Amino acid sequence: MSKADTKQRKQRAAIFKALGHPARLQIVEVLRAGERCVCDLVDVSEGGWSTVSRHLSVLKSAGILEDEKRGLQVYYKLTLPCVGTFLDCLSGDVAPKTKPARAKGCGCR
Amino acid sequence: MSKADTKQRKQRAAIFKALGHPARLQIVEVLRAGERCVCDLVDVSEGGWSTVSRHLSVLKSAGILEDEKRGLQVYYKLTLPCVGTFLDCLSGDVAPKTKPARAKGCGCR
DNA sequence: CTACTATTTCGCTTTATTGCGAAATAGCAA
DNA sequence: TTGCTATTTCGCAATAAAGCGAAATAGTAG
Repeated sequence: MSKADTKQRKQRAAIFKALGHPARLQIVEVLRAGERCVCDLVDVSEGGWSTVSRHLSVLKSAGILEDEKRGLQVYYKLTLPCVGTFLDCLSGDVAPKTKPARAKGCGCR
Repeated sequence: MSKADTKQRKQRAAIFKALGHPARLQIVEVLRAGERCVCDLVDVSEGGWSTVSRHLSVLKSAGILEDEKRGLQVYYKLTLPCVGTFLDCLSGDVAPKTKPARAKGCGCR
């Protein structure tokens, strides 16, 4: 296991860690539909401005989001298409509430 | 946003959180090749037995791994195929060190 | 039963993460 | 300039996660 592997693993772990919080996951879900300004995300989320802003910076520094300032507002958007795919994949992998799940398959193997 | 959504999001966040640690990510990478007993994983990992065991229990309770006892040993294996797919997908999405990455595409959109 | 091996659980200290309000910053308008 | 809006940063208290050794548990062998 080279040092490069270790570094890459750390970088990837940061991606997962960033997604490992319900509020941030929700933000990502919203952004799948397209970019949003921070104000929109604050409306959707539970916490206040400072909290949402911090979540966004975590997601951004993990490389999951990108921001762009336009006038007074800052817009965020997803940069890792894989994330959306993975979420869809989980919907097939993780049981739909009561059934054995594996039944439908997620087409992602 | 229903309460069910919130619950599902929390569950998924737990999956991400579990993967959000280099040692656990490494364990998952090893298990992609097939099941392994704890002793093998301890060899591969940095920490001691108790640390590895705790990591395994985190991954298991997130639903990422499954364990099975055989004789004196406990074997763990991956239960979420999506995870492997996602890791491959990231290899395409996240820059191969110096290039703009998006160039090759990961075929996972 | 006793001894031994593989693994987990417990208790603890150290180190992150979270969420919040207050203050700082940046762009726009008057 | 002054003031207003959108957003980020700071400092702090509360909570959670990490790593470790010691003790507990479970299965096997003798």
